[in-house]
Amino acid sequence: MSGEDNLLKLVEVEEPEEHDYLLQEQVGFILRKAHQRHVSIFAAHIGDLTPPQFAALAKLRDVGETSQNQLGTLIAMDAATVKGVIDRLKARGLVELSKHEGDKRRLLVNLTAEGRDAIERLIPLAREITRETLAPLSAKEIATFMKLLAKLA
Amino acid sequence: MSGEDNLLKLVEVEEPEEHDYLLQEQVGFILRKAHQRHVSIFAAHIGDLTPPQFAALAKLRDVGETSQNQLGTLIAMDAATVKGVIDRLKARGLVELSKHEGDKRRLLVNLTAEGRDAIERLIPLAREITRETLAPLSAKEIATFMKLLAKLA
DNA sequence: GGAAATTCATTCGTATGCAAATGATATCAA
DNA sequence: TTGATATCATTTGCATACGAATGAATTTCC
Repeated sequence: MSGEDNLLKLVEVEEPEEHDYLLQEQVGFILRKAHQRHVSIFAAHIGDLTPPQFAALAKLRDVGETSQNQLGTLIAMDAATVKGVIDRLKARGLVELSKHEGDKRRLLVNLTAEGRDAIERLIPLAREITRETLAPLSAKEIATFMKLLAKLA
Repeated sequence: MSGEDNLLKLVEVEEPEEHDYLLQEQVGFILRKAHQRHVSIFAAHIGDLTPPQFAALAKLRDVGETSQNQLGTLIAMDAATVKGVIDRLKARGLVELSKHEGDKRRLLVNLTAEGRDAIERLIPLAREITRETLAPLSAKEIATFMKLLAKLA
């Protein structure tokens, strides 16, 4: 467990990491693929809402009325991005907008009754999506993975 | 430290997972954030090329000339998406296109001399990007994480 | 050999995602 | 108080990402 490893180390140390760069072994590439797979699983269960749209509704359910910018911060979305997401949810009657009294810059967002119904209805599906995404891992692996993934995010 | 906890457990066990759905603990959400962080690190090191563009060049370096579709498969990209990526690389003179003799459907893609120079020059930066993305983890954690992430992708 | 199915590439439409610029409003500080 | 800063939201431009439809060429299979 030690002699051979040390020998290898002595040899390899000569040329560190010259020509080999394998794209398919880089975190970024695999991270992108894992994300793709999740989005695909999401779409298979929840066809008429995207993950960002779902995130917005789910977070509004948690925190209630907030400003558009604040909501963006909570769901890790750029101001420009969150605007588009909220616009589409508004067009579908799932959220409603109002002006903040006292601060005329702020645009308040909240769930409509329909939006609240929708998110409550979708949450069980979201649990299943999480389950299916993590299905290749054992319970213990899931715990480990989530801990490490959280460190990276 | 124990009596109260046990009491709480006995109470909570009645309803398993009713109302609590925490977006910020779901794989999909954290996966998206981890991916965002990586793209940001990438942009900080390689400003004039996106991760998908880099992936296309890196893979062409590995496999040499291939069809556009085949390249898309190798770097996990939709036919429509890969077209846009290749178009932009071509506009910058990093790849060149040619017709496949024998199969008139296929569009062959290859690195130009300039493209080859670029990817060779960028690979050291890419190694640094990988390193920085994984910096929050120890060496042992990295090994574990990569193994589990690969299972999910 | 020829119809049916498959593959390759393109195009269109929609939805993130982010940088940068802009305008309106609020806050801070001299 | 007012001038500098900061915050909130919007807009524009560019780059993925993917479903669906289309057309051209190839392969399959009876």
